[in-house]
Amino acid sequence: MAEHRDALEAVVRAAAGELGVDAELAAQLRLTETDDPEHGDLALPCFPLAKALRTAPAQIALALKERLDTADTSGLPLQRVETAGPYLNLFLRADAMVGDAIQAVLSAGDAYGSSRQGAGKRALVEHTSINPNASPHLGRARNAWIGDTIVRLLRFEGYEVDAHFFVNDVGKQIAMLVAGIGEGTPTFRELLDIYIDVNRRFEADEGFRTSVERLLQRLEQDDGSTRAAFRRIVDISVGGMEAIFADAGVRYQHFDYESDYLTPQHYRELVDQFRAEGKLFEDDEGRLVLDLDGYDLPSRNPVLVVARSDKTSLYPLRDISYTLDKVRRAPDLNVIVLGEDQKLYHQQITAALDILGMTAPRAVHYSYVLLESGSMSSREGNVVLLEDFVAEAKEKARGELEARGQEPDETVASAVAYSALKYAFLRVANEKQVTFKWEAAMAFEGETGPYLLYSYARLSSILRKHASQDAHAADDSPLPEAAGAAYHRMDSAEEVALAKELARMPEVVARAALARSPHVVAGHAYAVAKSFSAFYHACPILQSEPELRDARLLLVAATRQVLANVLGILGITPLEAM
RNA sequence: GCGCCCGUAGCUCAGCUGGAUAGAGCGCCGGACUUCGAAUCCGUAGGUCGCAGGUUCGAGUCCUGCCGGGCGCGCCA
Repeated sequence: MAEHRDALEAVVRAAAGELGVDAELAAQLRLTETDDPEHGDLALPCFPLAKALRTAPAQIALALKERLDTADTSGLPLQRVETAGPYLNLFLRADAMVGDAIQAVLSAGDAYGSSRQGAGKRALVEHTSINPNASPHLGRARNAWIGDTIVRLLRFEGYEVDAHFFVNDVGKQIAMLVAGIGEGTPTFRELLDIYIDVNRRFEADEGFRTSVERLLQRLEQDDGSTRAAFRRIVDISVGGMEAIFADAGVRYQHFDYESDYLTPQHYRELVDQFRAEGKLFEDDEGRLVLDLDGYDLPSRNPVLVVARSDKTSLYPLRDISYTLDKVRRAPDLNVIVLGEDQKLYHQQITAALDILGMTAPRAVHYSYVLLESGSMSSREGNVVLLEDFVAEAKEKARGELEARGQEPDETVASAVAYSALKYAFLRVANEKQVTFKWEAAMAFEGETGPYLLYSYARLSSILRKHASQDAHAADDSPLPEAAGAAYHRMDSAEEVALAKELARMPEVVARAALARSPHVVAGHAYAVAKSFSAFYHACPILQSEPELRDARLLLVAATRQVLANVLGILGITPLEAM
C-alpha cells in the first residue's frame, strides 16, 4: 500500500502541475487513507489548491480526474478515479492490494512490519528500576510493561537493545533493612514485612536511627564490609523481582547498582567538573547545590541539591554519575521510562548533563495507575501487588479453560492471564492515567488480550486442519504457492479490509517506535484481530472451492504472521490452541 | 501561586502530521452455533468532543482564557 501510495502521489502531483500548481505546493500534496470504502482507498482533498488556482476545490477535483483518466497509469493498481465534491477519490484494484499485502507478509515472515530504522544502531532502555524495599505493584508494573514493549519494539526495528534496571540500593530505606536484619537471610516476601517493621522502629527508636545513619556514612566511605552487607540484602530483593518479571516475560540484560556509582572517586570527579564549570556552590547551610539558572526549569529555584550539609551525596549526584555511564554505553539511542512525577527531576538531570556537555536520555513519561480507592502507595498499603494480581488472573484463566472442558494447562493459563493484564495496560496512551478495576483488567471478552490469543489460536487451527485433511500432508509447507494465487477472487469488503489492515503494519510500527508509544501497537493488534473475525464469519475458507480456498488460506497465513509479529512486540505469547 | 499532563457515549478508551456523516470495547436491547473454535459475529439505542473565544476554506486535533482532575516545585529516591 505504501509503495502504491508513493507512486500514485507522484502521478497526482504531476497532474496538479499540469493544472498550473507550482512544484513546491505540488510536493506538499498527500494522499490520505479513506475511512469509508465509498470514498475509494486513497483520497486527495483539493482545498489547499483552491487559492493558488483561483478555482473552487470541486472544480479542481474534476479537472484532476480528467487528467488522471487520460494519464498513463499502466503498472499502477489504479482501477478508477471519482470525485466527491472537493475530494478526488482513487479506487485501487482489490486483487493488487490483497495480493501485494499477502506476498509482502509471507516473504518477510517474522520480520514483516519492520522498517529497520534501527539497523546497525545500539539502544539502551532503562525501565522498571523499582526500589528494593517494595514488591512490584501494578502502578510500578506499568513502567515495566511500557519499558519492555519499547525494548521489543526497538529490537523489531533493528536496534541492538540492552534493557537496564537501576537498583537503588543506597539510601535510608535500604540502610534500615540492613540494620534491622543483621545476619539473617529472609526471603523476598519476608523482606517486605520487615520493611514495614523497621519503618516503625526508625520512628520510635533513636538508637536504631543513629545506627542507620552510621551505616550510610560507612557505605559512602566505600567500606568493603558495609557494601557487602548492603549487597547481600539487596540481592534478595533483586532476585525476587527478577523472578516476578521473568514470569511475566520481562528480562533485563543489566542490573546496575547505585552503590557502584557512589565511590569517592565518582563523587570527587563530578563535584570537580561542576566546580570547574562554575555551576556548583555551597549554600548557607552547607549543602552542595548545582546552579541550573538559564535552563528554564518550572521550579521555584532553578537549582539541584546534590549533597547534604554533611557533604554526603544525594540521589541526583549518583544518578548523574550513572546516567553519564549510560550515555557512554548507548551512542545511538538512550531511553528511560519514568513516571510523570519525575518530569521536573528529569529536566534537572538533563540540564546537569548539559553542563557536562552530554545529552541526557530521552524520557518516556507515563501517568500513574489509580485504584478506585485512590492512588497506590506502598507506605499506606493501598496497593495491588503484581504477584497477587497475576495469581488471581491465572486462577480465572484456569476456570475458563475448565468451563470449556479442557484440562487446565499451566502454560496456557499463564499466557491468557498475562495477555489480559498486559493488554489492559498497554492499550492506553502513556500520558493517560489508568484507572484500575479488577473486573475490567480481568476481562477475557471484547477488546482484550485473550481475544487476541483466541484469534491467533483460531487462525492456527484453520491451518492445522487444512494441513491434516489435505493430501499433501507429507509436504513441509502445506500452504499453497503465494505467487500465482487467485487473489482476484477475494473481492469481498471483509477480505479487502483485512488485507489492507495487514499492509498497515510497517507504518504503524514505525510511528509507534518513533513516538515510543506501545498503545499504537496494541491498537493495531486489535484492529487486525477484529478485521479477521469479520472475514472469518463472512467467508468460508476450507469449504470453498480449491482456487478460492487456496487464496483465502494464504490470507489466513498472512494474518497469523502479522498477529504473531505484533503480539511479539507487546510481549504477549501467542498460543496455537487455547 | 507557578509549571507540565489529562478532560471524547452511562463506564473504560481510540482518533496518525487539522480534512468527508467523531470510532471501539463493556453495559442495555434484539438476532446468529447439525457446517473451518460462540473467549466469536451481526444489528439497535447512546456524544453540546469540559466551557468560552480565536486562527483556518475546514478544528476532537492549533492558539488564548476559564473550569475540573492528576503530578511536580531545595539536605526523599
